[in-house]
Amino acid sequence: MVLFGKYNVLSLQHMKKKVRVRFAPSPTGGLHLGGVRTVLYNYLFARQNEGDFILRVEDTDQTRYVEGAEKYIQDCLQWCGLIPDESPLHGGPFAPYRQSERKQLYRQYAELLVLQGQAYYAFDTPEELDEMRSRFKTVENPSPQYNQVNRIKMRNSLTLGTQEVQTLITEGAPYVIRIKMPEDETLTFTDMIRGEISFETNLVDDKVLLKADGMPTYHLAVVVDDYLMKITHAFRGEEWLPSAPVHILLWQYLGWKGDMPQWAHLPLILKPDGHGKLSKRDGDRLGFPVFAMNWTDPKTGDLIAGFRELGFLPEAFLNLLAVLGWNDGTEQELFSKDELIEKFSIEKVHKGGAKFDFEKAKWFNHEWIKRLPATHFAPQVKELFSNEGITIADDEKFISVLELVKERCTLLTDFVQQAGFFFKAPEQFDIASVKPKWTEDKALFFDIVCEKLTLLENWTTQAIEALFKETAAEKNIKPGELQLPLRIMLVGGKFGPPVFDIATIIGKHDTIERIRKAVREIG
RNA sequence: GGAGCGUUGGUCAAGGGGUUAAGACGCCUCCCUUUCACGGAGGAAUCACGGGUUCGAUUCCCGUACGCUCUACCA
Repeated sequence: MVLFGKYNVLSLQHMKKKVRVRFAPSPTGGLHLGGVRTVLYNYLFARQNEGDFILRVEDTDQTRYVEGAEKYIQDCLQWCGLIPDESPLHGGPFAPYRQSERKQLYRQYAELLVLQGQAYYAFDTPEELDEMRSRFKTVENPSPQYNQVNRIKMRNSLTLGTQEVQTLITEGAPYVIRIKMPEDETLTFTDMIRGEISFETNLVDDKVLLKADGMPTYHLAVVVDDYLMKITHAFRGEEWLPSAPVHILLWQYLGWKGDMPQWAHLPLILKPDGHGKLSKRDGDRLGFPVFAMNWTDPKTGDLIAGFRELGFLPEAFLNLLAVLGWNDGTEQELFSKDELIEKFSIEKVHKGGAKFDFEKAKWFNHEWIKRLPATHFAPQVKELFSNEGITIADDEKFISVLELVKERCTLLTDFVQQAGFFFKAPEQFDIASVKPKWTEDKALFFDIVCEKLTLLENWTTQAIEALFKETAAEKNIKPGELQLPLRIMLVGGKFGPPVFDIATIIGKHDTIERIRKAVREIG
């Protein structure tokens, strides 16, 4: 099995390395909204401070390693524009980044802590731990911890004789190294968002630092790596707050207190219905994506939808994420990446979690489609078109059509319906909307219109409209009753820009052909 | 159960001892438009509860309730 390592993904050229932040997405597959937002806030902070930005993908749990997750995360962040395309994946000043290659490093520090009496060996098997938990379990205390009270009842280097410990180790008995939480101390630290936070050490348990397989837990790895990689700021999700005292203590024990990064614990993104952290399952259940890009779980084959494939613009995606839990104090809601770099401040990030609202997310996308020039997203729309079997021969026409219809498109995928008929005649007509009011007179009207159009030399919106209305007057039919049928003949349904504009763009030949075909079908 | 963190309309939120408590999404009505949108005008809807401090509390303090996270040899 390949170990999923840590990577120094980017070093921006302009950076002066005053500040170094790091982000560690979970490698268990996918990259959810909260993850991207954490990277975004890290990124903005780093850019503001001309700092370095280390992206580390961690996995200390080999059983959860997912093939392809590394590449996927890189792709997502590239799509979002948070890492440059040419960013090096390996190398950098803090190599090695692969966890397996750093294995001895972590052990060395764990052993040091044991030597200093701040950690200890524990030989308890998983079964013994289970047994302890069920033995001490009461109604008041449903989850007994391996802590100051219970550790004296367990098999560890605190309760066993030195000789016995030595024997067990030389015999190869599996063991872990646990931190020894001190008694009656108050651990305090300052969070950039929440201010001062404190914990009583008596209430924190003796977390495992080094696992029986020799790999570190997150607690050890994050402290050792942040120190060695000279991280100055660490932003992570609020779910890490309860384990912060362990990390603070480790920084102290290892003698690195002065180099400890500044912390910011970000609020969680919550489910729109009910409560709780937004999870990947919620996407399916509620009908919206929770990942940046499509993710196929290689183990189960399940596809989890992404914002990109659904038709979101990276600009909109970043924007909506940025303001979900942050606001600059003004009424502004639309921010470009550059504006965010200018205006973002970690202190103004909210303390409380925010429920995700997909309707608002779509609104952001709509706004970005409207404000960006069509050239910006034309390539992706073109791809969408070719998937639908529509090929674009004339790029200039394509761009102007996209420009014409973009205000009607909330998602990039909407362009297929809103603009497809400019390039390909509709295969089906919404006949039901025409038929009830269809008459012989109307059929005749369209025949005459076609004949007149054939002779029309000046193919402009005004000329077509004038011809259409004159003919209607001659036949004594209200133009209003004819416009909807004409629209349906040309586009297939009740949508699209003004109908005479459409006729102008699709041209004389196609206009006449579509009308004739539709008249035949209706009649 | 314990610990930590949180709580302004349905949602995102501004504000912060005296305000008609911004704005946005969504919803509703109207205008524009003989399609759908865009745009414009308007509407309904909010400071979790109880105490204190204060002339005055949505704002400060304390409780309570509720919610969330953690409580793994996962991160």
